[in-house]
Amino acid sequence: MSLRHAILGIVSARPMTGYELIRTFANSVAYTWAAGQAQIYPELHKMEHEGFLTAQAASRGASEKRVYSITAAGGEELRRWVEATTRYPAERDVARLRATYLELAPATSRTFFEQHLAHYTALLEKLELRRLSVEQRSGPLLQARLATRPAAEHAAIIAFKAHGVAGQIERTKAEIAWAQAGIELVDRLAAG
Amino acid sequence: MSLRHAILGIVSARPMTGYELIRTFANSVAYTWAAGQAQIYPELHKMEHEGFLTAQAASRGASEKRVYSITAAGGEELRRWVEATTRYPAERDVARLRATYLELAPATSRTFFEQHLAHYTALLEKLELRRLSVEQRSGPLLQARLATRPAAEHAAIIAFKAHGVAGQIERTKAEIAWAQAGIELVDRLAAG
DNA sequence: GGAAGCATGTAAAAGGTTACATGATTGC
DNA sequence: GCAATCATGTAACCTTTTACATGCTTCC
Repeated sequence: MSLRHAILGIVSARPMTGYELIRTFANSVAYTWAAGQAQIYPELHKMEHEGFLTAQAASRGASEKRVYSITAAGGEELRRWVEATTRYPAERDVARLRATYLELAPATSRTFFEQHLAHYTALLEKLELRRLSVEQRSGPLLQARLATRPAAEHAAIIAFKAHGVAGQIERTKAEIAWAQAGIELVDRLAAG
Repeated sequence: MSLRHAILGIVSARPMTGYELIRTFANSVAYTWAAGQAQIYPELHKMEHEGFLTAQAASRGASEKRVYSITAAGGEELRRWVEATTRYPAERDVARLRATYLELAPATSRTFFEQHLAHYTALLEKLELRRLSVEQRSGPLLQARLATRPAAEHAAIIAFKAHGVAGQIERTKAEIAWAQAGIELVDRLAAG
């Protein structure tokens, strides 16, 4: 149940609407914890109901929008969750499972690794940009977060976020290397 | 929906009972596609109903057990799935999400990385054993699989399975390196 | 006037986890 | 006789995905 903690983490930087939150999930957070709008709106309601968020109605022409802020209880819950022990989820890796049975598909085995390579190459590019934006402290959400915290904490905030992205980058590079080695393997097997 | 393909992959090596399948999921397959018994038994019934598996009742003293075999349609479905394009699932990484907010938990941030290290070190050990067992073609299930396929295919079967495990090992090593760098980071921040 | 983006939701289905529940067999 | 292992299942719940649904606002 980390969706709510991902939400708390974002809203702890600054108050925002559900829509803004959804866009944030589609961008920066997407590489760590993906969530779609069908999950986010109901969760916001639940979290408001449980006292982790408060919503203020803001006018938007004729209609209204709801701006969510984190409450003291919400901040407490986020901290409690960060301090708790990680429960590592069971491994579930479709690509690797398919790769295990690639002898059944000699015609498409090379394509499999080419697509794996393409997928993670594209991801790597986005992650490198993200790393830059964290290290340079550009990115409006990070700036908003820093503005709420004392300057003495800034180094740690940046360091942990950059370290997180760095970990994703290394994992992604491992996938790229695996795909490249896979292509070589397929060619070697084809050569006989 | 890869559970059924994981099942088809295992049963394609040799017929077995649900219980044996569950044990296989708890061991070798666990690192690629985890599944518990509450998922497996109902899925077996569904797959039998849909014609991907057939069950023969075998006696077991007073009671009976059901031995599942893969059908032609099941083999075809497995091949079709291996040939199909991978749909990469959305990223969802609890540990990395927590790491992002570690500035909120200065007291436990070192422990977080220590546990990450311990978790992946233990996993690495199991994966290294698994790699050995694949490369040496020990492991009764792999031997059963090889026995069903012509000798000319054996090299490819072993190569793809070993390559899969090698990929998991590299990913795991990346996590270990990340945890070690995290510990150093925490110590550096604490030293000021 | 129309397109892009802002904004908020729901319903149904699929997939996965946790806990409960039962009984036979094998080996000590 | 008892413990471990073999063997099979169900129920409730939680999480996630896919698809549907609606309407306002801003900019061109």
